[in-house]
Amino acid sequence: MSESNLATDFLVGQSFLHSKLQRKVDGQLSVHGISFTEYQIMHYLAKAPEQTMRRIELADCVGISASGVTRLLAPMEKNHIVEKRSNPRDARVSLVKLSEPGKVLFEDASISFSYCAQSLTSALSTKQLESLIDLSSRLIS
Amino acid sequence: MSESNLATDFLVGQSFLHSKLQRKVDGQLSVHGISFTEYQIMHYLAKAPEQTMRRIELADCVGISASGVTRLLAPMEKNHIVEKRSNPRDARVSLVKLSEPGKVLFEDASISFSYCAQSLTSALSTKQLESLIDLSSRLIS
DNA sequence: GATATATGCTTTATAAATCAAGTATATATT
DNA sequence: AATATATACTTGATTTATAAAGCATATATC
Repeated sequence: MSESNLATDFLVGQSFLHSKLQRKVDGQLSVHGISFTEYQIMHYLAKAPEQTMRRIELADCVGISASGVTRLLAPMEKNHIVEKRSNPRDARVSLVKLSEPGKVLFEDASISFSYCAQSLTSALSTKQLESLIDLSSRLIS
Repeated sequence: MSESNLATDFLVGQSFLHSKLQRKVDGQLSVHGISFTEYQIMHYLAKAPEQTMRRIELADCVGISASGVTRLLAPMEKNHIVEKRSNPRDARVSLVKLSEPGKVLFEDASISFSYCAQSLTSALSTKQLESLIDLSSRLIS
């Protein structure tokens, strides 16, 4: 018989929680015509200097592969949400910049996202939420 | 300019954490020829009475759709890891049971999984991990 | 300076999950 | 009892991500 195990239960529970959160967030963002993944792209770009990042950096932040970024950004470029820029110092890299219409879309979607996030975390006090964020962040090696 | 927001940061961070954990776990389980999703299926079945559950129940636990369960279980049935059982009281439902070879595979994989889980959570004390689990569990509505 | 290796990105082929529609059975309503 | 609605699952078409291979460019080593 397999004995109970705290770390195992955490991992399984974490995955369960993620799927629930993912579904709710995707549902809320669908009114803006974007997925959670696309929102995250814009989130990281918006915070970056010049609203510009390298594609591989973006892949790492969002947790998708390099080819995933290519696939995901293609329609976003077509819709002028992001722009492709080249790096004069290194011809291999292509930079991604959040465009002006991209910023507008992001600000709009952020209202829905923030509302959704607050509703999902409403069971916790500010202190508890801070504690949860702190504990979670220590798991990233 | 968009202002900082605790709940938003939590959701984005949660997604980042999940992708990191998912990758590490999948890597560890690949030596057993199974994915994290398949491990979760076995995990819930192993805990269930008679090691048997309804497919829709399984879908909800693992966080995939009903059709996802059908697709995922097909090869597992073929490999005799799970068995299909009918419910005499309701001909609509088909029950899934973890087979004897399935249990063996699960016990084997659990060693890797548990090791992986402990390594991923090693930055936290038992108390901190318990606190993290407790806080996370309150987010499930 | 030539060669080997590493990095950044894209493309092809494939896997994994979804949605929408369909089938079968059960339950509620009249 | 007949009809409508709900539930449990499966199947076909599509989406979304990946891994592996390829191409271009950069960096290190001899």
